Amino acid sequence: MRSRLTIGRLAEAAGVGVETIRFYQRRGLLPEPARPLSGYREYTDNDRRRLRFIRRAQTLGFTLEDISVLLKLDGPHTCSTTHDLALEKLHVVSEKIQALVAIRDALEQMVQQCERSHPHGACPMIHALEQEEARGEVKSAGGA
Amino acid sequence: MRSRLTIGRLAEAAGVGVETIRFYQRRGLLPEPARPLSGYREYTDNDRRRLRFIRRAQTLGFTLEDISVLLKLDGPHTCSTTHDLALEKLHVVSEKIQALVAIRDALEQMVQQCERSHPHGACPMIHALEQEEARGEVKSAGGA
DNA sequence: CTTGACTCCGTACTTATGTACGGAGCTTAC
DNA sequence: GTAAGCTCCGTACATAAGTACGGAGTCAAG
Repeated sequence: MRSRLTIGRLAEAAGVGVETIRFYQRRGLLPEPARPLSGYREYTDNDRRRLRFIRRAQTLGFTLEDISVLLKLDGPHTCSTTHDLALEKLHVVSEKIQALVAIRDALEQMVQQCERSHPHGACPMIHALEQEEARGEVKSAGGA
Repeated sequence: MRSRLTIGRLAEAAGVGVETIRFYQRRGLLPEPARPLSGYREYTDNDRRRLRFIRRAQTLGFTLEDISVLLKLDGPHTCSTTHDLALEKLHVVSEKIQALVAIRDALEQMVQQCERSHPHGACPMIHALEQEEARGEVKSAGGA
């Protein structure tokens, strides 16, 4: 059988370093794979999918610890536990979305401010960020 | 003169630790303040504004290094670089939002599925993230 | 079978962002 | 004026997430 899925190939496929995979293994994010012949790790498609999941979740702002929890949600477990964990994550994710939307809006405003010409002095973006609060904390006064 | 703006008061006002301010100083994010009487740092309103800027920029996803750059850009010149940086961050944040919304929806579905009877299978969220790419990378094929 | 590439392992180092420590010297409220 | 509480400093530690090292064993192509 040619081209077993060695650690190097898996790393290559996922765009990470070999050491990273060993690191994830130590952290329990990837299972200890089979080591049939000589002690060389031999991975499966399942490992490949799992690694892809890890990387994608990371780009979404999940920590490795988070991801560890998420991975435990997978599979035919007792659904009540799964349900509770999922619900908890749902809250976390929703909050993250809210925070990011606020950030996005602030950034949009800043970009626009920079795009209108500014009379003379300093960059408006910096000075917008120096203001007391406002901007996203709609606090009753001030329309639209 | 009562109540000079000492490091402790500045820290308190900004909701950070005293050590954090000293740290920012070492990093060059805050200027070395005057030390008139006894070597105690004495801050100004300007420092307060700058510190506020730093903290706000951090919540927008800028690193201290980014912020350092931004601060150097302040003044009557290149707003364009600042603008570009903000725009870049804007893209990153928007993508994160998209991805998180997808996850949130998946989580909601999963929770609902768990609340109805659960057939058997694995977590839909995890499997969504294991997919090759797609989901936000509208690649010509596929409607809606 | 040789040779170069790959893999093994544990440990140590890196970067980013702070926090904590500890023993001095100030300052301020009483 | 005294005691509590701030502030000084440099250094060390913390955490997350890797990255690098180095010497030895293994695999695969010619």
